[in-house]
Amino acid sequence: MTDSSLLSSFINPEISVNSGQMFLWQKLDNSWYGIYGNHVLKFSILEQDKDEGLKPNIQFFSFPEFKNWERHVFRLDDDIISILSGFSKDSILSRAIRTHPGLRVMRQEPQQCMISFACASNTNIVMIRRMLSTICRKFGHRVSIDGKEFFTFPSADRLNKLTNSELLSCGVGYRVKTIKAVTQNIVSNNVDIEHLKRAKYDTSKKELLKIYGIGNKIADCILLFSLEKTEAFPIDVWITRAICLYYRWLLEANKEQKNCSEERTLKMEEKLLYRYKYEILSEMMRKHFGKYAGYAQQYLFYYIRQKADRKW
DNA sequence: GTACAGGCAGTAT
DNA sequence: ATACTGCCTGTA
Repeated sequence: MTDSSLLSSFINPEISVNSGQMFLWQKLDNSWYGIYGNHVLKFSILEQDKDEGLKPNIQFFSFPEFKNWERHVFRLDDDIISILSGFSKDSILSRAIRTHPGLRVMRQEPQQCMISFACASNTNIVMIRRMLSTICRKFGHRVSIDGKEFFTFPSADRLNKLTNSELLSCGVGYRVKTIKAVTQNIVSNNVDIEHLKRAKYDTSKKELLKIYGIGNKIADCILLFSLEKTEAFPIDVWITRAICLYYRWLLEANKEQKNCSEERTLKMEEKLLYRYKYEILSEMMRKHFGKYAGYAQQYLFYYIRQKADRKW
């Protein structure tokens, strides 16, 4: 299969982008544009008349040139068919996959990813997008494509040199401390991205947790989206809700649970679960879903948000 | 005005 | 170990 036909069969960019994993992508005039560090990426899906009917023709573009970026960013090196069929015994997940075919985990530029999730605590997707696009507009490079204006993501070095009030003007609030901690760690080589990619999940996670403002959830997002840890399973309030609704039996099977047996309201259950140690829940889910648990997490997240009728 | 939104660190028990 | 609290900012 060619990359292009793989893409059209298995990737629905709208779902991936809307799942909140890609903050700086947008659709303009039937093309998708995204910021990957200092690159602007673009792809367009054109319906093309062929002998045997309509066959989608996908075109990719990047500036500055980033050869075969789609293979890297859409993780075409992953065998998506075998990953998804590995989940077939799980009925909830199978339903989530059936309802939202085309959701994929996408690779992000690591520095951008770390800084993006440094902005992600105690806020929502709309706000995160606003913070990040303001940071780009103020401190990134302007690129003009198709008569449209884009701004690249500033380097850690550039961000590290900004004053606190310059960062505050992007609406990041108290997260300025976390952003600075991240850029500081990157600039001083205290955090070595290539090392974090090579190292095992536990090792890399421990490294990330040393950074001020980076806790369990944010570390797992960074590991999953930019450090090649497909087993990372970030747990936020939505995933907690999903575990509570669909995977309580796992907890009971794990025998750790003594509080959840009686009748309780959903809210009370969530609070109980929330108190659960993050590591216990996360490890339980990683064991259940295996090496590609992160894919499962994305489907579950999108599924439950969709059911809750959240708009983006 | 109040509650809440994809968490985290600091402090007190 | 576990519970509680404050935090920037914007929206409903």
